[in-house]
Amino acid sequence: MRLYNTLTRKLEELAVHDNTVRMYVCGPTVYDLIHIGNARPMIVFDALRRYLESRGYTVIYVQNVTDIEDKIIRRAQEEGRTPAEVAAHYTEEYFRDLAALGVREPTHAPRATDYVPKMVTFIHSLVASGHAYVVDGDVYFSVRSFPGYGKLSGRVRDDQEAGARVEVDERKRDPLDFALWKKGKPGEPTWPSPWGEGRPGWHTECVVMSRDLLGETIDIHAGGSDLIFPHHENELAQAEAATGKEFVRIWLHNGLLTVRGERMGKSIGNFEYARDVVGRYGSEAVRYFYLSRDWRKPLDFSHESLAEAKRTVDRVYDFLWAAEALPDGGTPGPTAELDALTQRFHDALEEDFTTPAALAVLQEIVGLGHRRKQEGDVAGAKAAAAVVRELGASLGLFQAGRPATEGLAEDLIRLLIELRAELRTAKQFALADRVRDRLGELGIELRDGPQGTTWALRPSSDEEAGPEA
RNA sequence: GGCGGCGUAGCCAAGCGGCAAAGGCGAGGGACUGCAAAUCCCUUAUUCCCCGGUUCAAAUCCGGGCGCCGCCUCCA
Repeated sequence: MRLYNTLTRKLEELAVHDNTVRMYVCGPTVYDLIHIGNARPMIVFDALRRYLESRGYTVIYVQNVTDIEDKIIRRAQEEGRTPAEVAAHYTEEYFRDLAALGVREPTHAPRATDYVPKMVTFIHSLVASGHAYVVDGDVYFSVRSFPGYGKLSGRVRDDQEAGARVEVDERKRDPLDFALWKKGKPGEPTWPSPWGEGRPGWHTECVVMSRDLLGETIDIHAGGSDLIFPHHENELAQAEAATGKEFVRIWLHNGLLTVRGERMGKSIGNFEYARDVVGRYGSEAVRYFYLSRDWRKPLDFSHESLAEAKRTVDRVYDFLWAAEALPDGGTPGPTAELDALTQRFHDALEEDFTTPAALAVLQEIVGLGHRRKQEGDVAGAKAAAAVVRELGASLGLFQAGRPATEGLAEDLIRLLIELRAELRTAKQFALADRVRDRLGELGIELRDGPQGTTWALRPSSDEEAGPEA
């Protein structure tokens, strides 16, 4: 499979030697609920993970939880809680949201606070090797010490007008130097270190966790395109300065979610919480919505688009459930057409994981299935449904069974009672009686009274009498 | 200002040098239906933001415009 590597700006073969893909996807800072834009990398890279697994790879999928960071501290102060409480709360909510989105849990979900000692050791080694320096309890990475700095984001140091929008910290040797360790302020959570009490900077945790759980060189490191600079640039610099080895083989960056062309963001206020959107349209509609657009391109959010995605998903299920409910019939006909479509599906994904093209193929298979069903080719229709199930599974779609009808029964009974009342009004007693008799045969007794009709289950069947353990 | 991306039908969206341009939504016509819904069939871009160029051949490559967006500060 080939994927577009941000570092080289080219499509590159995902070369895996031991059949295991080691991938790391940047996770959330747990200071608030995630919004639907935050969910894009979770869904897209979950789909990639599933697809790789469907192709026979073993995937070790790591996603961190940043549970110590400025925003968490600020939030805690606002709410009068401890940062640890805030982080614990939103971590739990985060995993709740992931589950609601149909995203599988990562193989490992390390917390930054569990890695502080290892980060201290790592930073210490950078100081020892001259890649970092200590200033009054803070530790900075020296970008000048790493000649490759800027290679991921395509930035040359001299191009940068650092300080244009932020005041330059006079203590830094270079404006682009960034904090590896921050000296603790009163009231903030701190950990011990050789440079005094403090806490780690954001850019270090991913490097240390990634190395700890996946090794010095990993296959894929992924995240939103807004993380390319400075976050991933800084990670790369630290990791390669420390080991002298390639940190990441392929960097993947998804496009951002926009609203009327403008980036969805917490600070802009144009966001919707992921759980609200999932609650309204369902997780599969959200997934279909995301996969219907190339993962690298920006995608515009609108309720119309989500509604359309939901309709599309519903119609695929209409076909699946109808085809699967057909009685088994006949021998399956020639599979050439289905085979060709299946091939096209894989071709689309093997070339930069082009999910929109793959979904288009899925639509063609559904159309083919409908046609076969209409022609009376039951086996052909079922074969098409089976392929949709199989290919859908490789992206995390179309695995639901027919919804249970519990709760529907009562509504249907009320509906029949209503219709029967109208029949009685119209003096269509024969039909009205038939409704009552047929319901009676089903164990539902109608009782006409002055206040209208009520009903009761007649405990006649033994399913009700069966002793429950 | 620097770096990167995008511009394909009414809308969404593949295609990235060679079948008069996938797929979905919407719209129109037909089949089916008591009427619908669903489904099926047909139609809906001779053309890919504009202008040049390369080529036997360009939506696809090159140059120049125009428009939109992201990053350069925490951000998926």
